[in-house]
Amino acid sequence: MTQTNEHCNAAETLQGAGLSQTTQRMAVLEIIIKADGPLSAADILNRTDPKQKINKVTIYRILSSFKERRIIRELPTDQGMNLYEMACRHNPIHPHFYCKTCRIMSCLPPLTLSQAMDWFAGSNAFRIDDVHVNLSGVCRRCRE
Amino acid sequence: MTQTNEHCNAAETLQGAGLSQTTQRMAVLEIIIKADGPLSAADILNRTDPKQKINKVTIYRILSSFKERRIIRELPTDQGMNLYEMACRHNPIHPHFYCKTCRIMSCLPPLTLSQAMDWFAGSNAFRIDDVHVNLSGVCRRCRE
DNA sequence: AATTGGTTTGCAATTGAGTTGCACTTAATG
DNA sequence: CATTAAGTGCAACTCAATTGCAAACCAATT
Repeated sequence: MTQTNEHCNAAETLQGAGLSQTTQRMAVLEIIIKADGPLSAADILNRTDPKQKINKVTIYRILSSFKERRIIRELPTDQGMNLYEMACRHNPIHPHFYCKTCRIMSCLPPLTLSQAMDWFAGSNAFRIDDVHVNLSGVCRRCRE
Repeated sequence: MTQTNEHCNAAETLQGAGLSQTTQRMAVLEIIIKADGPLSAADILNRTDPKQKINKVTIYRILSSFKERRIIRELPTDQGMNLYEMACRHNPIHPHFYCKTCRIMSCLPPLTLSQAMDWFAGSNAFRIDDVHVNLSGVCRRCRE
């Protein structure tokens, strides 16, 4: 499964989120929109125009503001880094598969967990070693 | 939901995994067994006997060998660190809830994802901001 | 056009989780 | 006990991510 973000427009997305259209924000957002899977901050840096290299701090700050405004989703890995993907209406929440060897994270169909597990049990596309399901937010005690 | 590891025995677990029963491995495993939720490496270090502080490198190496032998599961967070929980038969794979404010990860009932979402929609125990589902292992291309 | 003030960016330095190399110590076995 | 491989501690290091601060940019006035 590849991401289906072709419909997302960088300029409109920024405007809709109330963010000004700076060169750097546009560049980062377009890289994420064009990606065929979740990217790390380093991946994004590598894909920026070499003639106008964006500082890595700027990339982290842009990712942070995009995440805050729910333009993108942040996907933690057990390799000590986060990956990012579009969170637009064309790309609903879905499971991912992370290959420990090539370190590429691929998107899976937006099935329920049980459906996904059944599907995988019947396929031999991947060897599944770990399953992580994590919800995050604020617990009742912290909301009071 | 609290972990139900009371039935796990540290010495037996190590023996079953073919690991020798060193003081440090026993201490780390007992801390994880007694925990009421996933712990970070730092959490474990803090809970070791102050009179026999275990080196942090040792803790990382122990966690790594436990993970490799599937004694524990590793749970990535978006805070740049991993948490660990027992992977024994008394503690099957289940979803987690991570509170971004108090930074405590709690275990949820081992429902399917869709059941869990329905359950949460009807409760007001947590405010859910993010849902992550991640499978990891080795993809077909890397297996060849 | 120049001024102002807030936002954004770049750079250098820092933090903190996790790792590595190597010497020392310990546990399992004979 | 004695041997030896396995395990541990310490110091130094790696690398993703963050912080502080100064410079650059941008929009909206005078």
